[in-house]
Formats: sequence, structure tokens, C-alpha cells
Amino acid sequence: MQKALSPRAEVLLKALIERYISDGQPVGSRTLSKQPGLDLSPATIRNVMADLEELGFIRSPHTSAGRVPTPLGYRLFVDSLLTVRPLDSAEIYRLGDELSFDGDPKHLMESASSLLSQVTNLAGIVLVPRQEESFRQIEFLSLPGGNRVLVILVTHSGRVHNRVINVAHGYSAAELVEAANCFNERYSGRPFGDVRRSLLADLQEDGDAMQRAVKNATDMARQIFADDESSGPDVVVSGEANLLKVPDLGDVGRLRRLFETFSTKRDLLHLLDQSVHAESIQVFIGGESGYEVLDECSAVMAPYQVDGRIVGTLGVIGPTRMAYDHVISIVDVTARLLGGVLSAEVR
Amino acid sequence: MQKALSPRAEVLLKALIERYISDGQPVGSRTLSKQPGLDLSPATIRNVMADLEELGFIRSPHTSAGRVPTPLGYRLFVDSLLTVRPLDSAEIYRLGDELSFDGDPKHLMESASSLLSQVTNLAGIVLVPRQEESFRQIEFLSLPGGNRVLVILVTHSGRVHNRVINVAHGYSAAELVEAANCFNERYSGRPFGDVRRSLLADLQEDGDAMQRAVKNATDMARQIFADDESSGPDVVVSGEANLLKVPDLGDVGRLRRLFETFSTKRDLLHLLDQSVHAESIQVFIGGESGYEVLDECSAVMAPYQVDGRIVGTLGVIGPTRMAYDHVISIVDVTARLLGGVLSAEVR
DNA sequence: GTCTGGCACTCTGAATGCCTGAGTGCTAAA
DNA sequence: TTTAGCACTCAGGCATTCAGAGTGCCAGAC
Repeated sequence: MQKALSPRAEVLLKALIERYISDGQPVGSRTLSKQPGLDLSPATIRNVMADLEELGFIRSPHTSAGRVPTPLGYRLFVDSLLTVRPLDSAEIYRLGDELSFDGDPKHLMESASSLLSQVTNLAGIVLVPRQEESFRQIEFLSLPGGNRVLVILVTHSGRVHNRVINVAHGYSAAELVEAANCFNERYSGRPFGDVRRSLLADLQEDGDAMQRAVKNATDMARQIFADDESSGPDVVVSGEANLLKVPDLGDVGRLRRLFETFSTKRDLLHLLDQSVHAESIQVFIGGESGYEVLDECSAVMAPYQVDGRIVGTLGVIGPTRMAYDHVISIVDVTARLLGGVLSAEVR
Repeated sequence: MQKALSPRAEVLLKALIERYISDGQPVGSRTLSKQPGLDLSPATIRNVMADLEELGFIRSPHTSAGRVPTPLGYRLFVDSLLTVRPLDSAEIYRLGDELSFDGDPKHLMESASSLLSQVTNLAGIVLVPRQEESFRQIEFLSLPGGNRVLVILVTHSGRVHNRVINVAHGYSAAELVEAANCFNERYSGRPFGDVRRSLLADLQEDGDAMQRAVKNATDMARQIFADDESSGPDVVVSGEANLLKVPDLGDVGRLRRLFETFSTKRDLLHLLDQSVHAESIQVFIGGESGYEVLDECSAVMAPYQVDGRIVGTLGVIGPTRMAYDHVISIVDVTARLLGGVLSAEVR
């Protein structure tokens, strides 16, 4: 069944999809025959289109409409037909300009996401899987009022977490510093999972066997790490409002469910988890992902790396009918830029 | 013109608006005449409705439709006709249950906002005007890598800000602690504006006149405070997706602009600033606010206080046709609850 | 003076039918 | 293998019709 497409059929499919992407209307044989480059009569084109339809690459919404690409058609298109349009230097410059690091990685993610959404006019999305993180440094700060302590946790990638915890009795500043020092010496550089397991193991040992400082730190850190597990990886979505302009997603009910998916983030994470392990740019088309909310939607995602190590992934979500040639370039460049900014700052 | 409405007209207007809020259809005289409680013939009701229309409280979308309330009508309704429906204890319990403080005020705001949106099925909104904040404590933490310092700033209300700054040369841990101590002694308890001005003044003095530690701290803090001013107050909006289910806001173009307003937050802030100074619950109806995006929308906002001082405001945004009686109670209770949680934790 | 029943009038929205334009599939000829 | 021609189908625009809902106003009842 999956016999290789004839070169002519490929050219035709490519032309059809490009036309559909730019116009949004089903494409008929007459329209295509007028396309410069392929000199064929409408009738011939109809024959080829009939083949393409039989193979599942295109379909007609109804008898007397033109053809539109199916998800399978898009798949073939982005995988082997698409000619990616590289950005001109002005655009790259503009992208780089907008991405600045102010010390807070969360802000950086937000600006990357909103940058993506502005440039593509779609929804931007940036994901940082927290599993990969490793522990760098912890500090305890006593707060006025006696038995409350502010715990500051710095991860290897430079993220900072704060948490106020309640403790049984007050600690002196010196005690807190000592506790932090011990803890840092013991765990710095180890992945979170390690630290968490270690903390649980320490719980088993009898307290007296440990130094008092370490014990204090352990008690306090346990609250933090326990919480951290549940909070999972982080996603930033922005520019959802752009999707309201897209005529393809006209159905308000569908849009609503889509927005709900964005705001719960859980399903989104699950989907994007797949792209974290990919080496290069990935395109998810239509309901391929298994989420029926995302029928009619595509996602273009690229991993970004710090010092050669993939630390997250970023991209856009939009209608299946999007300008893949342009979007892919933008996502690609943005991923490199974000990786670059992070690499420069983290070392 | 604004002669007092006859009691009967008031009763009728109230019944009409209640009916319209629950049904969403223009209300005709026949429908109202069947309403238990007011025993009037349709014809009589028509006469009264004609008066109400002349006074601008209701209007008819077209000749043979019933009447719908105008913004002015809603105004009168919420101001003097509405009987607020108090929550039953189960509902209050449920609300209180969902609001828990985990040490991060940002999380608390987010959970309050999402709580509001879930319970009302509208968009929840929580605002913390940062102007009111005062400085409590600063700490400097040296990061591995030499000349980078993590600055942690704790405000009076318990908010924590992090920022990584680059410094000219490395500092020892002891130097940093000393700097922080000096700075805290000097400024703790003073409002941000004060501190900022003071920092600028110190810049004028010649460095040698100051203790070295204070000078270090001043240099670093200046970067933080300068930034902090620009970031302005904080808004959390959630549950926007709920507005997509509202049939009244069917116009996709309008919805899009509304969502853009939410995501830029600027206009929203400007609008809500007005409610910060109000003592009690406030209802903004339709385009009253001057923002034409918010035609067809109403906001119910209540300030919340910590230890008797108003620190922010919270509420919901939804269609003008919303169940005010219920929503007002929910917003009111949530504001008290949030105030309560904050008061308990901050002291 | 106030309320009510009745009646003519208006307007929306759904249903129907008609028509045109676009596009197809098939067949036969080049 | 390609092309031209032809019959066929269908969506969408347009006008028409029709029922239902609601109004305004008037004249009579209380």
C-alpha cells in the first residue's frame, strides 16, 4: 500500500499543501493547474489527486469542494517535502534582542515563550523538566517571629526556590549557617532524586548518630524536597489569545477545551515529555498525540541545551494549518538562542 | 428625570433582571405576569416596562422581543434591589479548605484566584499592589563561580524576591553576612519608596564616609530596588477559559481582545487600582470602567486586609449577566478568608 | 384614576425552494 | 499518457414564507 509516491505526485501534494496553508480554502484542480511550475491540465491533476486521496494524504470535505491535506498528508509534507525557509539576519537579530537574562530563569522562560507567541502569532510554550535538575546549594534564613525559617534552594541550572517552613523551636543564625554548610558539603552536585532518597534513608538512622547540624538541616530540607517532587516540571504557555484569531479553530467548544488543557498543564506535560528525549526539532500533527483536544492542532517543539546537555524543550502550538516552513525556523533559532543565553550565564 | 421609582416598578425591575440573569432571554410581559408574587396582567406590566425603558433601566433588542436590563438597570439592581444570598456553611467550609498557605504568597494568590474561578465558573483575579510594601530583610548569598551573588529580599507581607546579580569582585561569606546585617538594621521596616530614595541619596555621599559593608550592600541593593520599581504590582488571573463557555460573550473578536487585556495586565491594573482604595465590595458594570473591551463584562472586587490594613483586592470578571447574588457572597467570603490566612501567617 | 382584555402591528428566526459556481469522475479522443 | 468534454453533485447565497412572541394603544371595567 505504501508504495513510493511518484515524483509528480509529490510535487503536486507539496503544491497543494502550500496552497492550502496560505489560503485556507480547499484546493481544486483548476487552481493548481494555474500554478506556475507544473504545467498540467486540470484533468490530469484530478487523476493524481484521486490517487493521493486513495492513499490517504488528502481528502475532500464534500463532493464539490477541492482537497485538503489529512494529518497523514501533513506528516509526509513536513518530513520529506518541506523546504524550510531560513530566517534572514534581521529576524534572528530581533529574536536575540528580546531574550535577556535578568537572573531569574523563570522570567527567561516567560520571555522566550512570549517571544515565540509574538513572532509566530501562535501560542508559545516552554518546558523545563525538573527531573533532570540537580541540587547545588541550600540556605536557611531565620525570619522574625521565632520559629519560622525561610529556606532557599538553588539548583544546578540556577533556579531558585523559596519556601517558608515552621520549625519546632528557634535556631540561632550561626546554627542555621552551620546546618546549611554541612548540608551543602554533603549533597551539592547530586541529582534531586538522590538527595530525596538519601534524606529518607537518614530518617531511618537514629538521630544521635548524626551531627546535630546535619540533623537540623535534614529535618528542614525534607519538607522542601517532599514538596518539590509533587510540583513536577514547569511549563509556561503564553499567547493563547492568538489562537482565538485563527479561523480554523472556530469552534468555541473546542477552543474552550483547548484552553483548559493549557491551564491544567498536565496533559500538555505528558505530551511534551516525548519531545524532551528527541535530539532535534519535532512536529506533532493533529490528533497523533492521542489527545483528541489537539485534533486540528499541531505542535512544533525543539529541545534546547546548556553545554551540550538537553535541559528543556520549547516551541509553539497552533492550528494544523500553519506556516511550517517559517515556524520551524523560528522555533529552531529560538531554541539555540535560549540555550546560548543559559550556557553563558550558568557556567 | 431621576424621580424615585414607584415600589411596584422596583419590584418589577428586580423580577425582570433576576429572570433575565437566570434565563439569558429577553423577558416579556407575559412571562413576568406568570411570576408568582406579583399578580398583574401582562398589559399592566407593559405599561410599567414602558416607563422603565424611558428611564433607561431596560431596553428591547428589537420590536417584538422582551426587555433586557441596561447597565444603568444593573447598577440600580446591585446597588439597591439585590438580596445577597449568603453562602451556606458547607460552601464556606469548602472555600476555606482550599486555601492553604505553603510559605509562598504567590502560590497563595494563585490558589485564591483559581478557587474563585472554579467556584464561580468565571475568571478569578487577585491583585497585590506592590506600592504598599515595606522592606523587611535582605540576604546575600554567594554563588559558586566567583562574582555572582544571589540577593534575597523579604518584604513585610512575607513575599520573597530573588535576583542574581553580577558583582565586580568576589566577596567572602562573612563579608556578605555583615553587609546584610548592616543593611537590615538600617532599613528594616521602612517602605520601599523610602529605601529607594535613601539609596539614591547615599550614592551622592562619598564612599569613604560609609562603612565598607554598608557600601557593598548598598551597591548590590540598588540593582534590586531599581528593578523592583519597574515591575509594578502583581496580578494573577485564572480560569479565563471559563469565559469561553459563557454564551453572552459569543463574539470571538471581542473574546480575543478580552484575553489580550488579561495577558498584558496593564489595563486591568489600571481599572482595579480604583478598587484598592474602596473599603468594601465593589461592582463594576459593563463599560462603566471606560474600557470598551469590558462592555458586556462586569467585575466584582473586594479588598482583603491583613491586620486591619488593606493589602490587595480580589474578585472575578464575567459577563454582565452573572449571578450577582451568589458571586458577591463568594467574593466577599474569599476576601475574608484570604485576609485571615495572611494575618495568621504574617504576624 | 388604575387596571385589563383585545386587537392590529412588527420583527426575528426557522424552514423552504431556487439558482449559481465550483469542482468532481468518467469517457473518449489525441 | 494526457487532455477535452460532459453530466453530476453539492454548498452557499438569496428571496420567500410562516409561525411565534411581544409590543403599543385603545376602550371598557372596577
